[in-house]
Amino acid sequence: MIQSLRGMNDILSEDYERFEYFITTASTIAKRYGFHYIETPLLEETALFKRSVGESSDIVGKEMYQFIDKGENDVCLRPEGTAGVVRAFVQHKLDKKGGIHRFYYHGAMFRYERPQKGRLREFHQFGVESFGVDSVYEDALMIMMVADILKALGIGYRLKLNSLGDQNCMPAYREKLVSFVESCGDAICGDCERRKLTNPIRVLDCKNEACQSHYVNAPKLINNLCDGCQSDFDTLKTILDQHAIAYEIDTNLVRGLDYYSKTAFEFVSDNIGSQSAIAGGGRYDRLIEFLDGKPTPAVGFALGIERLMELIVMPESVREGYYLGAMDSEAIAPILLCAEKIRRSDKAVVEYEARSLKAHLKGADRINARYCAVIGENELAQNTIWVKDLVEKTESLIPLNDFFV
RNA sequence: GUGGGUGUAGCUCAGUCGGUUAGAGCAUCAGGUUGUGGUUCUGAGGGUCGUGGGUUCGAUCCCCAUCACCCACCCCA
Repeated sequence: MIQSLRGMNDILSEDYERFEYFITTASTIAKRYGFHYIETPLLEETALFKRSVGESSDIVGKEMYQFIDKGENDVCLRPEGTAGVVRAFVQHKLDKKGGIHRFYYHGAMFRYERPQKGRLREFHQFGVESFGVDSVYEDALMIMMVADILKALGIGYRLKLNSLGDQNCMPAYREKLVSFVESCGDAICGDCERRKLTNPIRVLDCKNEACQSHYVNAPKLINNLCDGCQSDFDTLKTILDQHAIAYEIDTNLVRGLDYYSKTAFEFVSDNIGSQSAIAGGGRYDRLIEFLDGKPTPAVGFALGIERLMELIVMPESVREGYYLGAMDSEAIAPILLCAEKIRRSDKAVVEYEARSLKAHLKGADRINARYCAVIGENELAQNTIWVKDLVEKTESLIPLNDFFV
């Protein structure tokens, strides 16, 4: 038997209902906030992700589905959505056009990781990117949108908030932190040694208790923000307060992708295991110029659909459409004609085997149909169809000529 | 990539200290006298016991490998 690749799942009917419900709900909300759909390719030039996500990150360093295609191009399956959208933004010269551009997208992302609950090799994200808005109100808008989507889906969460600073304060802080870590000497673990070089802020949330004991007095980024970043961060907190969105400041929150600056946020759930981040995002004002565009402020977020799936509270399913069956093999032909008429305006599912009425009622039940319509000997003789409303429990005999005219 | 666990019917799981026809519940299908479901009773079908090797007279059970899933690390959505 040929199986799907490791960490790559099929999404079958029941799950797909949730999936589709999520997409519809999230898309509706994104549109209400003034965002437009954008579709970008699943395959992109590898250089795009190396430049945007950053070579030091794990996702570029070891998790990309990268290969040389038949035209000798170094390509890879997208590991995240932002880079492609920014590439499209620059390629279509929207940076030069100026103004505000707001996009949302959803689709598959690929990361060659060891699969685990809430972590797949092919997974789906819903994301949003906003270009051209410098104001921290747009950062707040992002958070409010995620909160709206999660609320609509009945999902509880905790919101973690941090500011990563900008090019004025971040490099200085980074240096300060690195020298602090170096002052700890050999007392820190191997992971921290590595992080010190790749992503120093990560050392702060090292799980190693010995490391943690050394870090209690480490400098915190939140205390080293420049005036601009500090005032934006304060404004953001005020806006969230005004909109009654609860948050906790997490000074160790670091987005894993290199392009983030200033606002960083993460929505986490305590009900889905260790892969608890259900949405993450932040500001990335430098990314457009990294990708050869005209400097343009930008913010965005992405939601992990699979991680959300089991948390979604679905609306109660309602019976809909028709189930049609024959109790006599001669009745199958008229049943099919009826189905054709119904399908012009409603859903119709036909059973092709002649069966007992009881069997048909069960069949109608199983597919959650509103009506069970049956033709048997009696109906054949009278040229009628017997229809039972499975909700109201009423039944009627309808002349075939009057049925769905 | 590291460490640990699991893999028996469509689903959830028993079981065999290695021995002949591998079980249950749910689901499916069929019946319970003439055509009424989601809530009854009876019966039936359905498994090369993840896959490939090895040990053995004999393996679903023991050993090795492999694949997949689960949990944690790591990373992140």
